[in-house]
Amino acid sequence: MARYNAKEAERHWQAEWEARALFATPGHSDKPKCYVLEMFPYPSGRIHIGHVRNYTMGDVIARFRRAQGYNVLHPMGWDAFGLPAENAARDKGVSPRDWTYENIAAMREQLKMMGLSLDWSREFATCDVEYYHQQQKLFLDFYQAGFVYRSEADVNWDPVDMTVLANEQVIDGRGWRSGAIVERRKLSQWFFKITQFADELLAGLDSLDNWPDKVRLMQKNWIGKSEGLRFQFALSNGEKLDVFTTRPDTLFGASFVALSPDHPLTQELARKDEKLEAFIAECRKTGTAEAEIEKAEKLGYDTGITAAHPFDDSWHLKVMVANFVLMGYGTGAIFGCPAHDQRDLEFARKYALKVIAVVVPSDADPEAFEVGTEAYTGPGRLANSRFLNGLTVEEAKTEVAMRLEAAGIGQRTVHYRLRDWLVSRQRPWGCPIPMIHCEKCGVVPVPKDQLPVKLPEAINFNVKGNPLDADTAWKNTTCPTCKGRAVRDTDTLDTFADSSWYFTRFTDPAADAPVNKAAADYWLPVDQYIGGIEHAILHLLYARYFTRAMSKLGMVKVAEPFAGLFTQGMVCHETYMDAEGNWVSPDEIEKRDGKAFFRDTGQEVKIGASEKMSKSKKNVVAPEPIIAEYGADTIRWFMLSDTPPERDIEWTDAGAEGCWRFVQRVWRLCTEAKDLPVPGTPAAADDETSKSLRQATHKAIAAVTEHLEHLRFNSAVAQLYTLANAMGAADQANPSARREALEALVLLSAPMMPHLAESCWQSLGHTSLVAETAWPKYDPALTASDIVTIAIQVNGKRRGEITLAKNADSKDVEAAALAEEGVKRALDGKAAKKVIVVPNRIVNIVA
RNA sequence: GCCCCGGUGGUGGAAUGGUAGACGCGGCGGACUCAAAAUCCGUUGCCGCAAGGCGUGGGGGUUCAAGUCCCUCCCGGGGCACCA
Repeated sequence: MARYNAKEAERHWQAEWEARALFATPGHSDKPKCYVLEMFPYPSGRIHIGHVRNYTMGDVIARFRRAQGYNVLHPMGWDAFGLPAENAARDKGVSPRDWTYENIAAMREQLKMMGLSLDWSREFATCDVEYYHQQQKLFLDFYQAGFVYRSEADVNWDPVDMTVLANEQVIDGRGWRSGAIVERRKLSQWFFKITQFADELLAGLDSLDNWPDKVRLMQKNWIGKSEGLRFQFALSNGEKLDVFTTRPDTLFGASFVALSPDHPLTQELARKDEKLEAFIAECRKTGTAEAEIEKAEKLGYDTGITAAHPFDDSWHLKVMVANFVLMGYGTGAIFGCPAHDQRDLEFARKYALKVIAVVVPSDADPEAFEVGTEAYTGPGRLANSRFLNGLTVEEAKTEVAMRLEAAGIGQRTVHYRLRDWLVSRQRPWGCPIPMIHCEKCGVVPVPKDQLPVKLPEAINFNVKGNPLDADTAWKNTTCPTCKGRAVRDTDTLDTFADSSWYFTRFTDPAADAPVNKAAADYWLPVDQYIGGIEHAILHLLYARYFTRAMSKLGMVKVAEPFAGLFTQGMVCHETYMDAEGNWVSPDEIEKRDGKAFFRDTGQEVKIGASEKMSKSKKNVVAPEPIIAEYGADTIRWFMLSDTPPERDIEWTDAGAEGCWRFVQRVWRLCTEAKDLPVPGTPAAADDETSKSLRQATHKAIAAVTEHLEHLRFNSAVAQLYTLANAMGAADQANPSARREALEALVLLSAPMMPHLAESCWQSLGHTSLVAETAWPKYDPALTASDIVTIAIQVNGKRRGEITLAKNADSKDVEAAALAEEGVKRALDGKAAKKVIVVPNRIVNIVA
């Protein structure tokens, strides 16, 4: 029998699917809808193996749901603006547009080779004029609604990418992409007012039941809500000072007030105080890197000013400048309560300030309780706190807040760690911000009928700074209001804006407004979104924000874009290193007896840990040669086998060969099957072998369905192996049972190996396509056998097993258990004190 | 430091509190073959000839019964971080 020719078959079926337009999704249908989406790729030019894993998972869900009778939307597009195109343009002298579209063309072909059931009719790239045209409209809608503002602010400047970054895009003080140490600069920039929805974005997380807890937690921490009290100190220089605290209950434990080095009052004082100026400079030397902060000593500077305690005018607290107080959080000023805050405690010990314990844990003696080197932050009752004494922490917080509010110097407030989203980028390959700057009229939005603001045809990279800024012909324009001379905003939007609403655009990519509401309301939310964990905060938070903002503007009905989220693990590979310590590519080596050697020289190579594939470690395996050798189904099957989808998977050649063997095995089972009845023939009477094969078939249908519902692809795969094994062992079964088993095997494996399934289906005599065939149903009567094996334990240790009819009477089970040889031996004549019978499962005898 | 998530054979990993190790990879033995590839069959947690004993990171606990629940410690991974 001929081996399965994957290459030929895959080409054939892909053409067949396309000819029948099977995956082009109708806008309307009586079927329930299901929107399946994988995070769209950046068009780098080649798909990598991580894409293969991501898109395979999405495709399995899409095909599975389609077979189950859903109207499935499964689109694909390109996140096509961004720096790599600019770098290529600069290095190779090509246009970023041509470079990007060529890459898209190449990657589209590669994706098509994978046999993904995508609706290519909805494809678009974010650099398409049509897409960014709609995005510019959206920006103006946001602007009109007051969701966008311009502000002069300290910004994060990435000196390598030559652009500003949003807070989320600075990781450990470095640019998320370039890794360069970020500098602070003052610039006038556009912001999305994401903090406006901070509370909603936080509360919305609770409704996202089908998101990983981990991602919800990360977003919660990122939003960083803290409830507290903002209140005023009267200072000895006559000024007022606002501070924020989450612990107003500890106000009587205050022993100092501290200002950030960047606080306006500090700056003002420094103008007349050289030593303070020197101190501020000293503070700035401490970097933002994690390690530095950890080692950094608490430093303070006494301003000589004092602050009056809000509950006692005669109580004066020193006002210090302290290096650990951040201007970016709260008001940039705090009151220090050393007994109940670790940082304040370290500071107080260093500058010999008082440490007064005002919260006493319930198990401690209020008279004797003292704080040593560790601040006490737990619950307890107030002490040394006048009118608060005896109250709990919560009661005291309320009491202080109420009194200060009544006195008109305090207010309960909520603070968020989340900052507004800075979206201006000084880059030429992005969506131009549709704004005009006029000397007379100020900032004027481009009228919608003058959109799109198109990027220039040619971008000249031989200039300093932003090429759009240097392109005077592009930049100079007339003011829409006064018709006088004006200039365009030369910044482009952060590319994260492009990916914040593309999933909505897919619901009708040809709409002449950003959103076709009917289409969006039909399809949204995305039922299953799949992508990498690296987007847990940035992309997913921005997309949630956009959806919420669009929802406020009545463009979409939903507030949350992604009902279900799945974050898949990375693809890893072993690393290899030669004797000189250079990384060695897997292509250069061969393995024997668990050791690795250079293919050329035979010299041994050291095998290192399996790590995320990366160019620098040379442990990259490209998908195309694998598809060329084994076909798409094999690599798809590998990606789903063995490892749970959320974990990192290790690529191994041996594993890939194993998958290839299975492809051939399924093919052989289907093509070598003899004397099968024609499709649709009623079942024959079954003998024992046939019956047990039928049971295996129906168990597999039930189990695979259940596993796929829960995205447990690896377990679904295992069930299919089990069914194939049962097939192999049952060639004595009657033809109708064998046909039933084979058809189930083919249909159940079709979402994972769609081409192979079509070939097998055809060879089983069908003229329809699997892609048009309904998901098989199981007969509950056949998923369980009527004979059960029951284990017998004596004192919790397994001593034997008995085989009985299902649902046998407990008395009979007990009797059979006590009569079992191993059990008798273990009891050694002793009487059973107690016998626990768990029906159809286990018997435990307590002796 | 704080917060998550993990730790199961040689290996990737299964396991509603109820027979630990499904299924895959690898190994071993065999069949077919002049031979090899491919394929098929058997076997494979550890110790032991066997009977049996021991086994899910360590220690303790709850339970008739614990990989699973509770406490505690160790190790690995991830996130956050002078956030007041």
